Amino acid sequence: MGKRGRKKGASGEQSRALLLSIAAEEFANKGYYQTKVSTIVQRAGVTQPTFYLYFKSKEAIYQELMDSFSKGLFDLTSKSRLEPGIDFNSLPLRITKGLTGIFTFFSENQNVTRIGFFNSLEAEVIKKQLALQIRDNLISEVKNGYFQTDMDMGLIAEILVGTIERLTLTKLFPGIKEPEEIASEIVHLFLNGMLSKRE
Amino acid sequence: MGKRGRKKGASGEQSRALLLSIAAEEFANKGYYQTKVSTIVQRAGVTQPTFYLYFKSKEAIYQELMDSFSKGLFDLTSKSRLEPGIDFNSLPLRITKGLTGIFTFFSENQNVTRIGFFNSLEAEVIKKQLALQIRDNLISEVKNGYFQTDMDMGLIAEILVGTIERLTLTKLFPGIKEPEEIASEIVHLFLNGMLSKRE
Amino acid sequence: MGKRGRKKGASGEQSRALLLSIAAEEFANKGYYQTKVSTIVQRAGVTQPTFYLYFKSKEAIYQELMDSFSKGLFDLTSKSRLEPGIDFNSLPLRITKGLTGIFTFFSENQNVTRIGFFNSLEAEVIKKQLALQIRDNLISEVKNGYFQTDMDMGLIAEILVGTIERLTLTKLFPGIKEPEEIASEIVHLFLNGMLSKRE
Amino acid sequence: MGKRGRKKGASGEQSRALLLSIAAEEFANKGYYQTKVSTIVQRAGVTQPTFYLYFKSKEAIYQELMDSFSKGLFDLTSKSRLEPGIDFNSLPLRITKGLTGIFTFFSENQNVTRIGFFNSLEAEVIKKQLALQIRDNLISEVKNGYFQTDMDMGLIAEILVGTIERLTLTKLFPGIKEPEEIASEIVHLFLNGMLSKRE
DNA sequence: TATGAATGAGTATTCATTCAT
DNA sequence: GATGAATGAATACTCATTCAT
Repeated sequence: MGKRGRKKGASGEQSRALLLSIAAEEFANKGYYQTKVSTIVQRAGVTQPTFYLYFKSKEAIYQELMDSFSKGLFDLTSKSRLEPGIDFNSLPLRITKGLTGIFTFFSENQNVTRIGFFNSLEAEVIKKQLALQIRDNLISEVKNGYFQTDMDMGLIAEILVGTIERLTLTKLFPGIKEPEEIASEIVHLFLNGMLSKRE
Repeated sequence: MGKRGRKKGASGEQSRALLLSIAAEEFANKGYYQTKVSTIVQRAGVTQPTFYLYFKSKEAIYQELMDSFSKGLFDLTSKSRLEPGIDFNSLPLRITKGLTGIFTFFSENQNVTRIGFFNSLEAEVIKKQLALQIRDNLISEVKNGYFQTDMDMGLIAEILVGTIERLTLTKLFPGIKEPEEIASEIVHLFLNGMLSKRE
Repeated sequence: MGKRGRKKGASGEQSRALLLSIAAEEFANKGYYQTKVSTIVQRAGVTQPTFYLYFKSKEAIYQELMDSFSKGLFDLTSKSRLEPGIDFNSLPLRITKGLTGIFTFFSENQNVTRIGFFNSLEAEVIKKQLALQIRDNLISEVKNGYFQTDMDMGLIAEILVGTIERLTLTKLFPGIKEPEEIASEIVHLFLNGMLSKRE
Repeated sequence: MGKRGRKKGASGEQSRALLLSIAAEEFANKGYYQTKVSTIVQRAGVTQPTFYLYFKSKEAIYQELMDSFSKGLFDLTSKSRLEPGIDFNSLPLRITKGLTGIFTFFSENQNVTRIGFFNSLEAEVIKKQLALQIRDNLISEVKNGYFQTDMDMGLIAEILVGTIERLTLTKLFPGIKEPEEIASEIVHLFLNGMLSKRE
């Protein structure tokens, strides 16, 4: 399948993918400015010009990783919209599933999530979008009468984003809790609140 | 003969404070690596050696800003510990006050908060500390019977930190909401949950 | 297509060697602190980054030159140890040869000798080593009965080092005397002394 | 005697002398380029402008120290010229005394000797002068018939300078030998040579 | 597809020196 | 006689990027 005599048997695509994956790791661990092209190529076993064969610049490869995260997240949230007219009791489960999807995606794409959701300046934009999407979902639930009507759904959406952000970093990435676990605890808290129920 | 308007002979403390404040702004807006010593001194109207007269290095001035934030936050949270034995109905108010304190501090120290709570690597450490302190508070409330006992207070503490983080950035800093407002909405949500009350 | 005259793509080894040789000259003439990397690269017709392509730092290239001198001198003195059991009359000639070797080496490596034997702090260490080696040689001659036994051979070794040092600088480097000449005059003086022989 | 209210009771001359002495120490230990004006004044307990009150520049204070050494050595060697017509047997003693004078001077002025005889570029000039003076002495001895006539007295003078240099550094300064001791060993060696006397 | 060799442009830091008081 | 405050001028070193092959 491959051609004879290629160094390390790498097809172009392979080199490209390798660089991309190493870059993701570096960017995720060290951030944009601390990541050096020289380190990436060294780890990939190629030379600097090779890097520029596949990527226009350091910024370009960073963008590519960002976009990949951004697109993945968008695809995910697009299809997780709560469908109306479903009965009240299944609501928690449906929300839990949506959140679980997000956490699973983050968990399976740690490096790229670190870059796109935590380290980059553009992370702000992405979080903003996510918050908007969540807010829209919430509002439609309100219309269906699930939630209290006197709450600022934009605010709650932001709170959810902050929640996702923080728990991803402190519980999910370190492997302390599983996606489903985190999701259901969030849902429980947000739906019922913390107060002990008294007669 | 007065103290005003001198260039030469300006009180050293003044120059130092000026540099510190400009640096805070630069670091807050551009992050550590994009902030240039040359820019700071230019904006302060002094030369580079003057910078090194007051700060050992770029990193040192950054640390000083970080420490100032860190100390401010610590002082604040130290004294806001909920006191036991207070009646149930005042609980929301007391929590609200604690949160308001934090948001007010953040609001009055935007630049330094951006640095110490959002941009720096050490931000993680600070958030971790904050989460711990919140968790301790929550646990003592649990003992007093205020809250449900089946919840993971470490997790809720992290959620609160994420909440604070996110709302600071999206509601407080842009001036969309006031500290008290944000605090009370958070408390309302976390205590009661979102579900519409049905008999 | 040949190797000559290329600017771009010149063999890296060539660039490296050129920098090394120019650096030797600069260090020898101006000392460590007065030697500027910028001057070295300028004279070599390359840019500063090229310098750092081949040498880790200014200090590193200096060390390399030092080591090269140090090693050369060590190799030389290692094999010039006087062999025992040779007859008395050939002693002067053998010593002369040893000294001639040193002077020849110094003469053929002026710059690097200036650095390693005269200008650097490490020069002291190297001279110390040389003195020790000379002392050992002298002591074995004493055992063979060649020399007077009431002399402090450590002291004489140091005197010889001082002698070598001074004559290298004042007679050898300026081209006033040849290695052999200097060596034999030293031997004559040290063996016989200055007093006119009187019956 | 002094005026009231002077800081640390230092008269100008005292400050000057203090700076001079500390500078001597610094220059002697670290060399010209590694010695910082800021360190000197710090150790002297004064500010940088004070330094410039007494010395035109860093180079000027260095020169002053050099000159002091230079003059001291010159005064010494001026009067130590061997007088003619003295009997043959006292020659060794007279030479020994001359050398002892030099070593004593060096020993009593270590810092300034390090500067003027070892570290500075001008050291070469001074050594050259010393060698000339020694050569003149030797030549007049030759005329008196003390020494062998077939020797290059310029060369021997340089050898003596090298000897003085080396023994000062390795035996005198570390306190291993006393001035007289060193001097007499030198004289013994140079007058009689090393060969064991055989019938 | 890949590389050996080189560079443009920047960037923190240092140090001797000097006003104005 | 002395200082608080400031600076002009350098200098080593780094990094993304690009030819020519």
